[in-house]
Amino acid sequence: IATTVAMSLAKKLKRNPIEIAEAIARTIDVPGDVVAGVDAVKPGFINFRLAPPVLRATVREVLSQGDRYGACSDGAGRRVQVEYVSANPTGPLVIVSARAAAVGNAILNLLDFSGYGTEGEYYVNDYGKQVEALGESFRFRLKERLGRVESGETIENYQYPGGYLTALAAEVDEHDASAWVAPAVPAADLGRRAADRLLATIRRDLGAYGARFDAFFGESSLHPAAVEDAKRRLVAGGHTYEQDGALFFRSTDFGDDKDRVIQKSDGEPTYFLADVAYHASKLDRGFSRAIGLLGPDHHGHVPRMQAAMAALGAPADWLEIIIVGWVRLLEDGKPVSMSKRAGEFITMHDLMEDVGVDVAKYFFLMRRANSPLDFDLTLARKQSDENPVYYVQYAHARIASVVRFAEERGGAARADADLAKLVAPEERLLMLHLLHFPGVVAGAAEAREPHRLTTYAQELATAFHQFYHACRIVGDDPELSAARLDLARATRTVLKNSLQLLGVSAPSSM
RNA sequence: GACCCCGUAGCUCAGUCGGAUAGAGCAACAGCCUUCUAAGCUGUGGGUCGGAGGUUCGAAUCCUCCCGGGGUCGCCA
Repeated sequence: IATTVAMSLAKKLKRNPIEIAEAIARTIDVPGDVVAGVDAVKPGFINFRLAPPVLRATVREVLSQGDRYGACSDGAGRRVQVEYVSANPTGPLVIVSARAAAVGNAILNLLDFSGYGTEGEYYVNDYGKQVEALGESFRFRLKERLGRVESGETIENYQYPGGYLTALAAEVDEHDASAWVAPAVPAADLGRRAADRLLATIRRDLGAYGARFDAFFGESSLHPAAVEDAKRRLVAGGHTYEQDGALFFRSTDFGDDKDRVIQKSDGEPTYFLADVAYHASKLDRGFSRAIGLLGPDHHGHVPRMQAAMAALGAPADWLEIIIVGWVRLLEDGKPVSMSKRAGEFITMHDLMEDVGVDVAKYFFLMRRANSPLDFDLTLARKQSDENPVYYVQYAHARIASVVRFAEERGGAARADADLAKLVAPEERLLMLHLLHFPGVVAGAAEAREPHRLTTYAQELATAFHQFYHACRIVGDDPELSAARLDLARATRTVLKNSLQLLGVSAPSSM
């Protein structure tokens, strides 16, 4: 632990910073079981060297707290909602949703671990024109299935040409299909049927991916009452005006760069107003914070949404938006075509089958969420040392193996090992990493930056591998073996906790 | 044109509410398995932190301008 006070004071005191540091270091009185020494160093730092008992206590603490080590009660039970993925149910989930799912879920885990009451939610856009468009596309596929396509009509005339609707149509029995293609059946009805099925697939994939959702909130449930109510609240607050027959929300009063239409001149509410109603419901549901993950094409929506929440009386910073950056898939160093033409995009499901859930999540969580990401499929497929996931998982498996080996020799269970035996530099460094874990978790939770955990996990794995290489764990000296085994088990616990927060499995063998 | 994100080693990226010699993985090269998992470890080379100013005792980090890449700007969703 270091402090820079001496350098900050240098100007005020008109003295050389190193002199100040030395003076402080000489005077300062610290408990010897916590701080082994205080040193004034080069430009003017004052360093406090941790005493070995602190590190030993860390190992004990990890072992006694187990899967709760690193948890804290900062959140004090406050309820926080994380809304993520929320992709329209007009097709299967694609790669950027897989990224959002990994990030959102990890944030949920981090907040949970930090003592918040968390809720994961998926906002389902099951209302409006896109549902009708989906219905029309679906109707065409049903006609195809029945051999009743009119001449000159092709899928190119429709908005959703993906092959998944063909597959859906194939699942419908012939009797229903005949009934549904009739022009009298509203496109919206067909769209809802297709959306329901697609949503079921989405939910299944998210489940397999390990992303937690406590609620699926349908936009349709907001119409018309909640949407009307949102409008009333904005009008009552004096935040609206009429122009050209449309109703505008004066979002510029709250920092937006232009005012936004909430009701079109034909009387219909805009998508934005429905979104306001949705967020109002989050406010009404009593969340102390609402965190929302949005795709990079939606970052323009942030100011108007923030403005709306301010107009509705939400506390400042109540709504936090995290922009999840683009994902570009690379194969053999070249970008994979992501065109939406039928069959050409790679789905989240494809990705899970291709590289596995652990690898996919880990790759997404290695980078900070808002930066564009190149996902190297060729690297992700490799089950080798080139793939960073395995580096961390391997450390965990290695410890499990050593512990098994020790148990077979009958010398594993030792709660009273003399940790004072742990004096090697590699042992000390490893214990320091264990000590840092709770701080890393708290920082990652507060900043909503799960990628800090992948960095940490890799550093911890490195510290363990170095320790493993330098120090024989199960050896001739039973006291030393017991101490090192405890250190190894504590490391295993922290690796496991890290991986669990990331939503990645911690294998016992590889 | 306005606004947002990004620019750090050959590649992919950490580090960014100012602090010590800017780190990791991969790639390259050289070593380490009769002993607990070599998916590991050790070492070497590799940097105008996009550029220029400014603030500061101190700048990859803060401010201004510029350059380059991506994105968004609808009474669509």
